[in-house]
Amino acid sequence: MGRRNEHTREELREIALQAAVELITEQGLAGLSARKVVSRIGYTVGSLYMVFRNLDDLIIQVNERTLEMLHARLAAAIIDHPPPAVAIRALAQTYIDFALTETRRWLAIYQHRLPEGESPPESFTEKVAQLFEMAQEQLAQLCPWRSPEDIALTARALWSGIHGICILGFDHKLEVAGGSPVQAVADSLLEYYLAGFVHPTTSRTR
Amino acid sequence: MGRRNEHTREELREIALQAAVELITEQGLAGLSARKVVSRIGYTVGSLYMVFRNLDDLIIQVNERTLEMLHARLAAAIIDHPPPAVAIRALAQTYIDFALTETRRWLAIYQHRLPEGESPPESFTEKVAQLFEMAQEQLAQLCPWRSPEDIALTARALWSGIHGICILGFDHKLEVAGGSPVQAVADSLLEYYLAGFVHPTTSRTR
DNA sequence: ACCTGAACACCGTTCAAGT
DNA sequence: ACCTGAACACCGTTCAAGT
Repeated sequence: MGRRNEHTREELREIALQAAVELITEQGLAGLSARKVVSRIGYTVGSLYMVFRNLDDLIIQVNERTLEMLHARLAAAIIDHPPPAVAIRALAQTYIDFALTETRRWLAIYQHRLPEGESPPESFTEKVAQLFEMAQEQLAQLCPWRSPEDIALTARALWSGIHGICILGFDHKLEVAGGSPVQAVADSLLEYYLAGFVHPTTSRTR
Repeated sequence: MGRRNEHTREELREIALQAAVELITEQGLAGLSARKVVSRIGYTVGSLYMVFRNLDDLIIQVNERTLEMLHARLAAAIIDHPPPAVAIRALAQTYIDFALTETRRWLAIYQHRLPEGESPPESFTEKVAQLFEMAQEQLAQLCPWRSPEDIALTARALWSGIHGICILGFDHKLEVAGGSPVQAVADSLLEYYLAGFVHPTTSRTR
């Protein structure tokens, strides 16, 4: 047995990743297993460990591809360089649309947890950082007088906010009488937060 | 075999839940298994299914207890009826502290996912709704002139925001040069969002 | 009625053995 | 060198059998 050599290592890696994406898209991260992946590509379990360190490694690589997809969508949403206040809303809207249409792939990014103590590879955190930077650029343009620290904080607050809304919205924890709650809640966050950010009032709220 | 009757059904349920809480506290949700729970209380696997429908049922009951804990902490934080702007910040701070100290129990609430199509029991969603209501009460006091719909939306936006910050913060996705990012990001969200909410400007941000 | 423990259908991971 | 498939140590869930 062995030595079929129908695919190079790189090809094997590629078709395994594609099969994993399909499984996640169809059944969610919980529907993924090493045995299911290899059975889809006509190999046996052992082969998977020739090209991936373990299942976590494979999942992380799938998630990196999802992050790339998301990044491309976000970039496309502001390709025509709208004014920053418009761009920020476009980014938020695109993130929400992505979460709503690519739900299972998007969810997999957050559902997957490494064993305690392990950290994702640099290539993964790199891609996450790139997403934050897109928001930071627009915020910096919107409020050039603010410090980089303030911009960084604001990007993270807004991003976390939109993300939290998508997560709780998916879990149906935002239901409120009538209408799509995710959209309305996100609009509320953006409107009030940006108003406070752009036009700080001298009178405090307490 | 069988018929030991050392515990009533209710006692068995109770010690199983306690063992499950211990396991989650020590090892996280991923470290929980039916066999580990029963081995801690001196029973065998089958017995677990006398008192729980399945593992999901047990986990949901553990999570409901965690929600009760959180509710109690939040209520204690505003027991002396501070002015609403102070109360809102106290609630957010208490939520963050809970996530930071009871990390694994808090995480388990969001990590656990029912099979697609299944919904959590009413008793669970009830408890989540009660948490939102605490925020809504304070926001209504802060801005009595606003519509209940607006208040509901705002409570969800703020709650999701704080929650998103805790989730991304735990995943180390908020790291920024120096200091505890979760705290600073949350402060940013609260300050600007509340400023925009309380003092809406006539000039739009776009 | 209560509880066991074997059975079933799954997991992830490893590795000797075959080509 | 590549790949298999059995083996190991786990899962959740069911249920006949024992007391």
